[in-house]
Amino acid sequence: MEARYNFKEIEPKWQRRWEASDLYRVTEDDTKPKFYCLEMFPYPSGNLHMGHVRNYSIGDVVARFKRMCGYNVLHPMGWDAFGLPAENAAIHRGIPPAEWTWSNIANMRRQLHAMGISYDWDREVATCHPNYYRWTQWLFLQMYKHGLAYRKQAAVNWCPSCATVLANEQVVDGACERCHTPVMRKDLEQWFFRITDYADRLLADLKKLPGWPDKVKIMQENWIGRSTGARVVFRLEGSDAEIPVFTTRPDTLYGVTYMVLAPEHPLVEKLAAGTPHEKTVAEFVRAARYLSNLDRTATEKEKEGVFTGAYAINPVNNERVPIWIANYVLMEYGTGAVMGVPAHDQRDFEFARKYDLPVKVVIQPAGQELDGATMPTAYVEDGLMVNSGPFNGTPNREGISKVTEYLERMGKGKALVNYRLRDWLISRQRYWGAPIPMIYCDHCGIVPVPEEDLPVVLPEGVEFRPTGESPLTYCPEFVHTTCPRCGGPARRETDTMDTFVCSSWYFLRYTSPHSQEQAFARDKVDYWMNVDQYIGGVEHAILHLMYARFFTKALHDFGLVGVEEPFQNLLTQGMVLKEGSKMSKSKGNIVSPEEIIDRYGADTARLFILFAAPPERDLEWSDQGVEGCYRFLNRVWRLVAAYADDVRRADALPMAPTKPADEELWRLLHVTIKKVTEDIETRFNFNTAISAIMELVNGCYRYQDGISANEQNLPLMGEVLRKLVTLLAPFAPHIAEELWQGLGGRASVHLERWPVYDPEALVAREVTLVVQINGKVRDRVQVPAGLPDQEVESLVLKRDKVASMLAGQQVVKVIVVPDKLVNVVARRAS
RNA sequence: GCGGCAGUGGCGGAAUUGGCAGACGCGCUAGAUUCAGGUUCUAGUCCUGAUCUACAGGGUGGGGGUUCAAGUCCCUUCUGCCGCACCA
Repeated sequence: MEARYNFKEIEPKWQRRWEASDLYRVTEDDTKPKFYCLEMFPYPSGNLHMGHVRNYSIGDVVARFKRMCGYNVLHPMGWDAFGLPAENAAIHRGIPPAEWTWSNIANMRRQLHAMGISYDWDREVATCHPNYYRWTQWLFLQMYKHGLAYRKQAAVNWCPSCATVLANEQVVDGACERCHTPVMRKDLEQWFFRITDYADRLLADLKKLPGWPDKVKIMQENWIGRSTGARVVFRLEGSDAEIPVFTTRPDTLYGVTYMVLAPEHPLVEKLAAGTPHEKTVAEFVRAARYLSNLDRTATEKEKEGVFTGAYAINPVNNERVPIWIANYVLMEYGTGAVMGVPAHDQRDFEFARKYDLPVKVVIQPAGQELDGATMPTAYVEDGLMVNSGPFNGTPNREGISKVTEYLERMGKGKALVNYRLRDWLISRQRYWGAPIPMIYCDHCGIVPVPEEDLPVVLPEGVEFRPTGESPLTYCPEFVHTTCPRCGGPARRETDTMDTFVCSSWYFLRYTSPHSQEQAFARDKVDYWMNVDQYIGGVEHAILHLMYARFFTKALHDFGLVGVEEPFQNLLTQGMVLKEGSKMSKSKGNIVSPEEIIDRYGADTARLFILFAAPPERDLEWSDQGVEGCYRFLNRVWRLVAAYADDVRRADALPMAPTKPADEELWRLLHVTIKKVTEDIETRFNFNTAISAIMELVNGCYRYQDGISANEQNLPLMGEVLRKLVTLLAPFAPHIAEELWQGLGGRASVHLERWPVYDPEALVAREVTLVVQINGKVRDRVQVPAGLPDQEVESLVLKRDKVASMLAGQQVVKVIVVPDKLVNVVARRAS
């Protein structure tokens, strides 16, 4: 073996050999349990960043570990390759999006190779390849066929800066998530996926995911936002028009003293028409329309409203209630109309006090008399119903269902579950995405592209203009087509799909990536799904993970897949920080993975990023920490190099530990195997697994220093070093492979079985007991392991030191924690 | 405001089931090797005090409690980060 650790030579060498021998290629194999290990595929921005390095290093440890444990491991990689940056490159630098994307992919693929990640590259997919997006389009058609894709005109979020429509989910604090420009509203015909049909199942099935972090499940739960209540139909006074409202508190229906509509509510215009209020109402509506959601919904914003002059009739008591419009009511949620119960809702209360609307108490707490005129806040707790006609005296909790039933009998309402979740808007006025496979014919209307005509290929050489419309609009050879139904002239849909559509099914494509006949082969999906371990950033906790779950459920219902959830276990990794904040160009605190690999090697980079923090936590980048890991690998190298020749020759000799030092080393090895195995398998605590390996290395050096060379047990050392290298293999695969060969290994270390610890070897012959007196450590004593409590007690009490400290005191009791600790509880003798 | 997570040496972090707080690594100090530096090796490194070899006291954001024993459990409070936010 070389005396020096030369990563520059060994890393590329082993990458080439692994590749040449198809070491990581997999096929279905019923003789082994399968394991699908998946990391979120990257957007090909051009270069790997440290977040990628972290994500893929974690995934690679899991994949390699499971492989060594005897699993048939699917570990694929691909590219989430559609998206806006490619178009920006085209606009700003004149590079066609496809060319820009493919060259980025080539570079990042090279970087991933240089990291030595154990992917089955044969299964690589790119969402921008026609062989892939053809099936994205096909899946869109399945959605359409099953009524889950539909088109509607709607007020959509419009980012004036990006000149595009955004999904509700992509609006952050009322601003574009990408450029932070306040979002405006604009009406367009758009395609939607009916994800709301799955709201209840997406919510309920979170319970079937014990392997997901609670944090993510709670975020999804809040996002779906289920609330139960009732739809109550008010009538517009002097008209047949009905105004339905949604309420979670039908028990307070008798306490309604006003009603509020959203400014966009379709009735608003009619209500005030021809009344003295017309002008103020129109002005209020216009102001609200110009305000973005950010301003509309800011908490500090005062609730503001105007009276329309119209009245509604309360269905249960026929009371006239004034109809207002106000900025705090949202058209998108519920029915866009709210009943105002100021006595029992704090927000309504504030609004009523501001505009001098009556406050009518209908829930009375026990032993307390509320007065609507003087109460300082709304009463939102439970109580008995009062002023509520036939329901007087009913506990309000019961009242909820009783009032609802009453409304149902009268035909004036019904029980209803409402969700915050909205349908998924997938249309994008963009070029670089999967074209929506639809055709518009003047005779036949909306006609889906026949499946056999897929893919609808993105034309090349299009023009990019800074308008809100898709560049495809200016591409006549794309737009003009014939109607598949009547053969007449027709136009293609020029919008493309949200890239989240492409990434909602890629994990299925990996199971049969080359299929020309289908999106994925059912038998392969049945073999590989679910993903056993999914790993990625927590920033995808809501959107991507929700959409992928929705797709899986929909495809299940179409009979295309057997599973209802895609990801069995989820690990959300923390961010990589430098100087306490996220690495970014603007802060100038970026550390380039490629430079680190060039300087220290991939093994060092991987080891550091796994060692510096547990995966779920944020990780502070430290150049000195990297040095430390590099030093450690050098230390391992020197250790193995020192013994490699002797160990190879000593192979045949017996290795029974004889001397105490032998036993100690043997025991340390098995303690380490246990620790590393459990840390990887049950906790993903790679940092402590690595520190355990470091301790084993320290132990080997102790052994080497402690015993003269001719007394050292070389067969034992050989066994320890082989196991050490095997334990290191998932973390630092190149150096482990090289050292393995140095120790005489013939096949790849990555084909080795994961070491198993011997429980016998863990048992120490002697243990050090900590002796406490009244909870304070006072002494230590060496005793044989497994000594009975009684003997421990008498032995400890006889110790000089203990006896002297107990002088003049009375022993109250002695607590013995076997092989660990003794606590003598003593009191001053009375 | 609601929900979640976290707070431990100079730093990253460890302590998995209530049982020696600070593993492992970084940094720092001293010494050896080399001797130009670096590398490598050895010893030390939570704080305070001392008769500075294993002696005492204190210590996990603050306060209180349970327990023989608390970083860990309970109550309370402060700070930071993340998510959601007028949801009827």
